[in-house]
Amino acid sequence: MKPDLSSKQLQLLDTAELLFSKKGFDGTSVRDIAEAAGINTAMISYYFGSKEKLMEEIFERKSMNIREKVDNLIKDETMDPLEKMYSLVDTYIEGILQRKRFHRILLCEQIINQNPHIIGMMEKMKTRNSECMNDLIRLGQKKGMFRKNIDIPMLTNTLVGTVSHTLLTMDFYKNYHHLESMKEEEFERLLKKKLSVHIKNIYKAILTHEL
Amino acid sequence: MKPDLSSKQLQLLDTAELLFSKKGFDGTSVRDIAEAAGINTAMISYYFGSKEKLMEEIFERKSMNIREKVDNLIKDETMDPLEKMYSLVDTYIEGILQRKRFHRILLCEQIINQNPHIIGMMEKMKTRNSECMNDLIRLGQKKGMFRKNIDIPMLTNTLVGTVSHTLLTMDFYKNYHHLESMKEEEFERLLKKKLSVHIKNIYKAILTHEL
Amino acid sequence: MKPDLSSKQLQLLDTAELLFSKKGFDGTSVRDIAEAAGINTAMISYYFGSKEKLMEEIFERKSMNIREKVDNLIKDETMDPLEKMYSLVDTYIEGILQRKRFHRILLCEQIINQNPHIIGMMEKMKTRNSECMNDLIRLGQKKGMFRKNIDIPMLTNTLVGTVSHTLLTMDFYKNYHHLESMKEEEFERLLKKKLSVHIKNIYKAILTHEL
Amino acid sequence: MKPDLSSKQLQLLDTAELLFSKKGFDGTSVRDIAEAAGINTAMISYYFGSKEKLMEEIFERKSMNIREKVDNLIKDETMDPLEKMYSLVDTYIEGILQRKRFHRILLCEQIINQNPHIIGMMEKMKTRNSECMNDLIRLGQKKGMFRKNIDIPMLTNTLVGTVSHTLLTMDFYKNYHHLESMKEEEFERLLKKKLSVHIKNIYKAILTHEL
DNA sequence: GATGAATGAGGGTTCATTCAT
DNA sequence: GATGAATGAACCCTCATTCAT
Repeated sequence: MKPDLSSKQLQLLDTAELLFSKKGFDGTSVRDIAEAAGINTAMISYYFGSKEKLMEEIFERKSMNIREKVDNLIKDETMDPLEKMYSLVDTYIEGILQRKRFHRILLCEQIINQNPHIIGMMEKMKTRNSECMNDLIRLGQKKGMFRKNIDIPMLTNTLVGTVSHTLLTMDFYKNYHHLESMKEEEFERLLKKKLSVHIKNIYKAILTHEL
Repeated sequence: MKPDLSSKQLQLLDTAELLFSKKGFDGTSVRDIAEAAGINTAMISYYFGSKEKLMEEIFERKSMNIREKVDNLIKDETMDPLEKMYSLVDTYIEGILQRKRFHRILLCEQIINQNPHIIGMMEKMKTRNSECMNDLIRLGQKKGMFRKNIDIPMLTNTLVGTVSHTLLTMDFYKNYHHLESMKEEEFERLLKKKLSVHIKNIYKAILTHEL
Repeated sequence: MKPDLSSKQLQLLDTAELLFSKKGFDGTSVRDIAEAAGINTAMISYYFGSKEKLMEEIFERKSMNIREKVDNLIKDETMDPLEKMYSLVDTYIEGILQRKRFHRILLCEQIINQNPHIIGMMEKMKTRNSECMNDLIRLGQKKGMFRKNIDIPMLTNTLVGTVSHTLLTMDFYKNYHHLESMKEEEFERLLKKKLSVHIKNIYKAILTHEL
Repeated sequence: MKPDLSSKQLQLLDTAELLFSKKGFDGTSVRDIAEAAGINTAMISYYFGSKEKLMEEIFERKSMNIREKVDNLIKDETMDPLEKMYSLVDTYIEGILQRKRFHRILLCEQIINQNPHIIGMMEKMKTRNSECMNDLIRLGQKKGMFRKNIDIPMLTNTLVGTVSHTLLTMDFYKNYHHLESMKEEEFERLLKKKLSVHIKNIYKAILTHEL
């Protein structure tokens, strides 16, 4: 494991994540980051080696891993497969909305992918998450509760895509429902709830025989 | 209307769109664009005024407008509301996949939005598309075919989000289904078909009373 | 003699003179001039050969030549030497204030002199004017009206320097005497009168034995 | 007060002042300055922020302030008003000739004034110097030694204008008096003496009742 | 370990001029 | 004769990084 980072380094990571999420990697200069963090510009190269490695460190620390969660779900004998899938859906929604800034960066980097190390991490993440989804759906199919012939990646795309696009259009959504005065926190809870119900409805419809 | 652009200008726009979609706006230098297009660096400022205005011109020309399409759908008396919605879904899928490069740029710019002119265009587009979706769903509700209490923006998020995320993970999808040898064109047709069926299923489930 | 210039060329010269006098030669681009004159940018090179030659043409046309005036003064038998000198002083004041824009350019170019052709013209002008001044003063000395041992260049410096510096600080002078409401034309007449009296007083004091 | 500048920064300022005085602000590129100073081009922005701010720094450091000098003159009880004025004249001559390069820049910038900060500094300087001149002349008038009805700005114009124009035509003056072989230093001493006598004569004539 | 100074490369843009028509 | 298109050079400035301390 990596050595623990100092508080200064952590603050630097946080500041960088914020700026990258607002202005993109190329649109953010190390000067911007250093100034916003109140430290010397040279520290970024000094602490992380380079601007690129700083980004990698952010990915290293913020990438979501659902493997353990899914393993526990599979072992769990108190929930039926649909309930397990619902739980995974909530985990995704929760995970993305809690890492809003990082997820915005991730969205950009999936397009502007130049750094091989980061490409690798994203590839690995996709594969891992895909396997998890597979495992959970195969389980439901084995138990006869889920339909056969499910296009699993497409189903994942709807989950991640809906949450991502909601993340991109949050402000619009807020205005649409005239919730401008609602507090940020409360709005986010509302959003989670709405997303949760919405996507679970979709999953139930697609996965079970009731379609 | 704007004066028509020369073929050189059009080629420049195309080259820029390609590079922006691969490396992002900030990651692409005017020298990159000029070299790739085989023209003089100064031509970009000469033709478009600035790198930013070049980007704006791309937005101006590639932004999708579904208003007319939706108006025609509403007037059409041969289709029922669900069929009309299906048609709109296909229009979206078609529209996004036909403008893959622009849509990737759009995704990034929704996050890294610094240019007020482009922010404005995106805002207007969201509003317009939202209105279109509204009109079509209200119609179905009036005819008693669609449920009340539909969170329309959320439904749009699923449509656009699913297509967008499919666009971002196309290669992964190809590998997952072992379609590496399939020709690009054919694969894209397949993707469109899959997306179409998948999203229509979702829309049917969410919109109609059969849920 | 040079061939006469077309009205377009003359307008171009005038526009250029105005801009050069406000922003300097290097601070004025051919685009600036062409736009201000409402003609095509390429015309400047086309008409004059280059931006430098355009400047030379301005010098060619606006440089003040007092030779003829002085010759007539010398021949004149109705004025005494001091009156003649007074007349020359007025000619200078008149000449500079009537060519305000050109004289401002001239002041700059005496410092930032890179163009050999223009340096040559300025040198010739200084020599010629100096000879004129000499001729007139020698005349007064011969007639016993002017003192010997007059530092003629220094006297010229006071004449030209005072008028030039007044030109540079016109606005300040206007404010100082609270003449902000005075019309431009009237103010200029006032300025000429003040300068005339002031410098004639100085010349009388320096030239004649009354000191 | 500003933090003291390093010797490199001072050398840069000096080099810049030299080049600006020979080729003007717009005619001098930051590359020119950096090369002449033997430093990296980026250092100019690094040290001063921009080429414009470098110019402002030169103005900040070289602008002449005669306030203190004049205050001391006013308090002095050993000199009569004319002697005080003579002293001020010498201070001006000395100040300008010692800052030959800066004064040439100043002359240009009074015409080509685009930078608001520098315009402000020049305006302030004019006002301050005008007040000083006022104070000293009022004193002489109060003591009955100077005439009433003196156009003070015009008198200042003669002082500054004569010195400035002498500065612009130094070389011509040298040739006129056949002093080509004279050493630079000695010539300058001569010039100062000539200017001093010349302008004092003028001031005496204009200020006192002997006219 | 930490930092201000300094760097070479490259950023977008504007320049005066020339070319093809 | 006159012009819009096009050019290569140069503009000032910012970049991420390294160096000396």
